[in-house]
Amino acid sequence: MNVPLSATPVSYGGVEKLKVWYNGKQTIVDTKIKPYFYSYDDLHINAKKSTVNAIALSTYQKKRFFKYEFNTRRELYEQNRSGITFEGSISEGILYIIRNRIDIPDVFTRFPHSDDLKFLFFDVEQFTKPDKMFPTYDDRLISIAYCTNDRRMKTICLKKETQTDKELLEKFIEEYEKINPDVLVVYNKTYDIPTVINRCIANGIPTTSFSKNKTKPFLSRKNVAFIDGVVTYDVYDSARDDQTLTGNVENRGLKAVSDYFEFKGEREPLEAKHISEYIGTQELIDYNRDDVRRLLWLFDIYWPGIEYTANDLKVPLNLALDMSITKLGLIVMGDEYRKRNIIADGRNYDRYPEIFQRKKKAGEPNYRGALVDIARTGFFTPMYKADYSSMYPKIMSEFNLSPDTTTLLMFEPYGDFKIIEEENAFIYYIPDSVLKKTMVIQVLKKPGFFALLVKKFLDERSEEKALFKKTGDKDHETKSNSSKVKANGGVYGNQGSANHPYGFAPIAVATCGIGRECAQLLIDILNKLYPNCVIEWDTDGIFFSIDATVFDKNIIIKEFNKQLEQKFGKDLNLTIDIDDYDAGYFYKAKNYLLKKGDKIIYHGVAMKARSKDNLSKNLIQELAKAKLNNKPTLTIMKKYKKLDFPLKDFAMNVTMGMPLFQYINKNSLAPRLAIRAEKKLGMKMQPGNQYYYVKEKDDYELLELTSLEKIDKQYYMDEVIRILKMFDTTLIVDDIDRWL
DNA sequence: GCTATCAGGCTACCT
DNA sequence: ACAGGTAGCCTGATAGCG
Repeated sequence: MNVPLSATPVSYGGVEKLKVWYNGKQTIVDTKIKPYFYSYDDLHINAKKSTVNAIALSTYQKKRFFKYEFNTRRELYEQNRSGITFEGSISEGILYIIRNRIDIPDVFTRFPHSDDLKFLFFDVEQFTKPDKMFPTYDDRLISIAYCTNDRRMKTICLKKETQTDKELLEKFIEEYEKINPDVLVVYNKTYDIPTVINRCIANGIPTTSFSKNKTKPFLSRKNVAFIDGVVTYDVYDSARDDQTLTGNVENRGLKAVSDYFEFKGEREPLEAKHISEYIGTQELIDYNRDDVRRLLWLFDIYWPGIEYTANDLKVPLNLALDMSITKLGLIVMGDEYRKRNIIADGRNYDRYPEIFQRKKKAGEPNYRGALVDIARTGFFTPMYKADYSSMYPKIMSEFNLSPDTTTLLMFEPYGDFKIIEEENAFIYYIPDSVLKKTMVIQVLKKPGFFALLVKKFLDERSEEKALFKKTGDKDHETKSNSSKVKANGGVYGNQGSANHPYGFAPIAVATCGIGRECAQLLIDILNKLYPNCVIEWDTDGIFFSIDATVFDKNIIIKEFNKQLEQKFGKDLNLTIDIDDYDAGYFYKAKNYLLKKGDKIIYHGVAMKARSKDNLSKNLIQELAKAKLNNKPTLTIMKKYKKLDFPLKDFAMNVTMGMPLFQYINKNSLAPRLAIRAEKKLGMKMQPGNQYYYVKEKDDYELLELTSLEKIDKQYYMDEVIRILKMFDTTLIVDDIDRWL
């Protein structure tokens, strides 16, 4: 790599420095970048003060700023509460790393981890008490499968009768020290690593061996381990963020995702409930090893992207592993602002109070987004989907939207979309149904730097994509994905963010507004070519159904290109793709089924029903299959008449989304179940916890605390009826009384 | 005291 | 801590009824 393994800010001798790990060594670096913020005002605070002349992002005019520098992040933090300072947040916490990276672009390439990275891939199995759903840190480990770069699989496991995992852990640490890994690779870092550490602590085994400098690993409140000199790659993070899996996998678990990528295992994974029965057997070892093979399989798919990002963005690996849209935006846009001597004088929230500080109800949006609706419901065959490729970033680049070209001139009464061309600018009138006003946005004709940047990323994307198609070389695929993310998330994605210092709201408003016009244009073209053909649309994609014999892709694209130029008064590089499906079943906006070959793709919360009980999910899937294959549904209905299913089929689940204190409504299901699980089952309460529960006659109850007799059958029967109605609105409903 | 309706909170989805 | 948009479930408040 051209970058270090990790870098973290440390206060060292009263000065903020960076602790940098590369090639197995630690070094403390003083980059001379002090934590700082800017202000318009001459503040009388304890800091090094200087004046800076720069372009203010809010007006794009030259302005004099005061710059205040502090010895430590803490000192800055204590002074940075006033709301009249700028860019201070980039010096706080871990973002100080990014402050360094923006101000000194090659700060990290001076410390390249040039040695080969040493990986430790592992997966642990743990005993679960017979009456419990999940193990706790009191339960012994029964098997650890692992390997390093040579991929020779090893396993350490307990004999059935052995009640202590002390020896197992000591052996694992011995192996760990031999490997001396740089990167721990796991699937779900909040389980395996904290479990190993906590089991060591429970056994009185020192945990200092895990780090490269004999310091103890630190477990964060979110149960993530920080180990000096070592970074963690949680492959689950990559799978969770992978858009291409949406609609194609049942869940983001190791098995579902590796199956999707055609992993050929030696065996079907063992079900969790059987793990404890197999202690000390070859079955358990094989199962444990197979999971590590699945882990390696997915690692090979996702790792190149991580390492590429680190090198490409010139950031340490630990930052590439923890990249978010916000941070990506800071880096990608920060580079542009630095080159142009621009200071972000406030967040979007501060610079555009008319958009972000309006009186509105909780949860209401700040401005109007995409066009989403459904025109017709039911079964259609065949099915087509026309969609814009990279619609939002392309609008940004094609319409030249950028902080140096785009100005929110004024608001007018809510009216119609229109464009007025002047000598040096286009004026866009964008009606916004959320703001209930028309926003008048001026865009200069001189090239804007963000528009050029997005164009550069999009061009790279299509070049690399074409090269990948031609050569099959995965490096091109990696680069193509990276460019797409930089255009989509890095630049466009942050423009509408209230809290991002570099976001520029008029770009987001204009992009969405023009996007709505583009979607409507395509809807109108399709409905005009094939009357009443459009079924459902969401943002940039439009489903329509017509007879295959009249479908003509070329006619659609020709008409689209013609009308696009007419509407916007210039030649635009906006393109559409058209996909086809055998059939579709459309229920509500964003909720539908698609059939392609023998595969059914489920879309939307009503169809996926992930949080619902198994009997509902099974019923949905059976009806979906029948509907899309034009098969009768009566026999399916009969199966659900008596609700004669085992207890676990009645269990629903909900995830605790935030810490307890943040719940305004403490009576909502998640906090209620969390409180109960802590009280009755001793489960540690934390966000991300999933609770399985059923409906009893009077209330909801945790699965562990109920029995089949207590189930509220009427509740589940109502659910069955709701699903039956979802799939048919006439026949079944008329029949229901007789059927019941 | 019962039922219907509505708003708000929350989670799970989609682009 | 990228954004907005839709759907569905739940609770508690309120209105209408008798």
